[in-house]
Amino acid sequence: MFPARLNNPEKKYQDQHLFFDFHNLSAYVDLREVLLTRKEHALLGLLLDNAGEIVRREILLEKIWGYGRGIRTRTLDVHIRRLRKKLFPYGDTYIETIFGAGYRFQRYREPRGYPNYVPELVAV
Amino acid sequence: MFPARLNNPEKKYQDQHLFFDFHNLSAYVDLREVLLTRKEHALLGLLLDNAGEIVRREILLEKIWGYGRGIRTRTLDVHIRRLRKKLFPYGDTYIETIFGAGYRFQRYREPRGYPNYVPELVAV
DNA sequence: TACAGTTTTTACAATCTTTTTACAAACAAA
DNA sequence: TTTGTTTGTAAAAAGATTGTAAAAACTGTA
Repeated sequence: MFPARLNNPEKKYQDQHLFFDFHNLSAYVDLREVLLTRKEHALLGLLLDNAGEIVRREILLEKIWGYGRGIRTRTLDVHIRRLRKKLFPYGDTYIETIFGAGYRFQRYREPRGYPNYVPELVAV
Repeated sequence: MFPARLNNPEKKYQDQHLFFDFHNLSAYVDLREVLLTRKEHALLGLLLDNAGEIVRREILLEKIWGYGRGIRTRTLDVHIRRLRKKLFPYGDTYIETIFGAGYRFQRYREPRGYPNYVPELVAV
């Protein structure tokens, strides 16, 4: 009836290690809170909206920065780098580089040999 | 039956160091009484109503000042500053700045290693 | 009006975010 | 392996937002 984006203040992404709120700058990696800047939040949000799919550089630059083709900048790469850092230690597995195309967010997939691993809750 | 706010003259906030009465301009920080002005009281009350959550600047400016978007003012910042002062020495830990978004009130949490310590649950 | 307290504005400092720069590293094609 | 292209990275520069002191404007009351 409405596009989910416009009518869903509860929109969230969640998997094994990451929690992302599309309407708040705060996210969680495991149980650690991570505050994102606005650009970081927009970028991760767009990748998450297309989780599993390649999002081309041009698309990212256009939708988040309003840049048209032919603009030469490294700002996207720098933001990707900061995001990966904040998603430590999962940054590189979550955000894949597709050389010559763009980036792709991949939902967390359990490494082999650790089937069904779930973090234990332990007092510290 | 009624929204709590409208039918609850007893509504209060309390934690380790702060006592706040939603219907009275006087509050307590530890054993010291603190008199709040009406704007200060409204501002702290709104933050407390959303304790733990980010409240955006626009929301604060709209609900307390009736300002719409695009109004350029520093009055919110000045009020935050006075509140933090009155909440000394907890002002900065209670009232967090979320850069680019707004403010967030955080309930007091006992530092680790102190008496009265209650185990936190942490993933391992 | 004068006063005392409250609130807003002003002007600038401090801090945080974003973009650019300059170069290194990784990749693809031949 | 060489060459040209793309992406990664640290650091600096530029831009935007928030913090702050002080002054001005406002509010209610006597």
